[in-house]
Amino acid sequence: MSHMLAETERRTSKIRAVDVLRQYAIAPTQQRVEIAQLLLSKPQHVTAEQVMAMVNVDRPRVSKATVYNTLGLFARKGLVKEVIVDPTKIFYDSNIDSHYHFYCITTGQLWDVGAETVQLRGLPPPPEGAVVDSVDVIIRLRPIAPPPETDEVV
Amino acid sequence: MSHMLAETERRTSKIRAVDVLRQYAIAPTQQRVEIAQLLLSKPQHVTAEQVMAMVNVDRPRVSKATVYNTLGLFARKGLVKEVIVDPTKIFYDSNIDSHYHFYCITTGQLWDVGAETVQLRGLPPPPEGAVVDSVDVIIRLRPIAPPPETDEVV
DNA sequence: ATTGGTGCAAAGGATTTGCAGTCTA
DNA sequence: TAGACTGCAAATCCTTTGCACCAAT
Repeated sequence: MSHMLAETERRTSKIRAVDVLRQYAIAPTQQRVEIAQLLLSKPQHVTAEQVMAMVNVDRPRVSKATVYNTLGLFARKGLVKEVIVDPTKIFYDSNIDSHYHFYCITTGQLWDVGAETVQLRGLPPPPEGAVVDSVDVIIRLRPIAPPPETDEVV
Repeated sequence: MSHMLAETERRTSKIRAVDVLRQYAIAPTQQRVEIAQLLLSKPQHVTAEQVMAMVNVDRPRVSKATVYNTLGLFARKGLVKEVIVDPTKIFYDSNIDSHYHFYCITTGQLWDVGAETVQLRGLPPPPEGAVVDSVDVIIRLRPIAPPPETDEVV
């Protein structure tokens, strides 16, 4: 983030963000619009901490509590998708098209894997009384030649 | 846990547990054997909290720190698999055969989905410099006719 | 003796919550 | 003005860590 970009380039327009929030039945408050603009600017995976930092770059705009509450709300409403790959934090994915993920267990990086080319078949039907909410596919990656672990050899 | 079961029925034999630990290059201390016996008794998904409760039913045997350290060690060594489906806790899976999971987002229940019948194809190759560590498939379930949320409408 | 393992309590980190002040319809 | 939202700080919850004691080689 070393260079300045015009607001209109760096972020989704305020108008559009308000519009999208309304579509998802979310009251467009100032803070929610700020966060939505960031998220909707492009497909990305961000943590609450990152949103907190991004939205408050130049000056305080949104408090930590509101960032957490807002991301939770967005996820419940379907504006973004939670990605559960790391037990220590939640990623929020602004790409809500059906897709899967590469996740590097060493660096914590996340990449999208488009669902178009992937064939996932033969899944058993859900247990009685339940319906499928979503299907996650996470391909966990490891760098080649991993650094020697604290594990010993037999 | 209202009925008593003989130790030999409820748990994997101590001999076998020691043996398995050795196979995984884990020094078989008393505490690790206790935990391994529980885990290996059957395919199951347990949290650290549950292990803590199970292993200490009749009398204190293993401390909380040791339960956490031991489960982490077992996972690193490959004796059990961590299942990351809930951002608030880790499940440890004593079934290390290739398989996938149903996860009820309402009740937190986990079921195994055998990998035999599932066809997962067309995955793109991993990014340069990385190799696939594992592939998780999580089918998130929701009870039919979910209870009304605390969400507001515009 | 040395090394590793355990237990306790304290620390840590992400997320949630209580509550008073603020905004908006 | 009422109902909703925000911000701050305190509280929670799961997990990790520091460190002294214990165990096994």
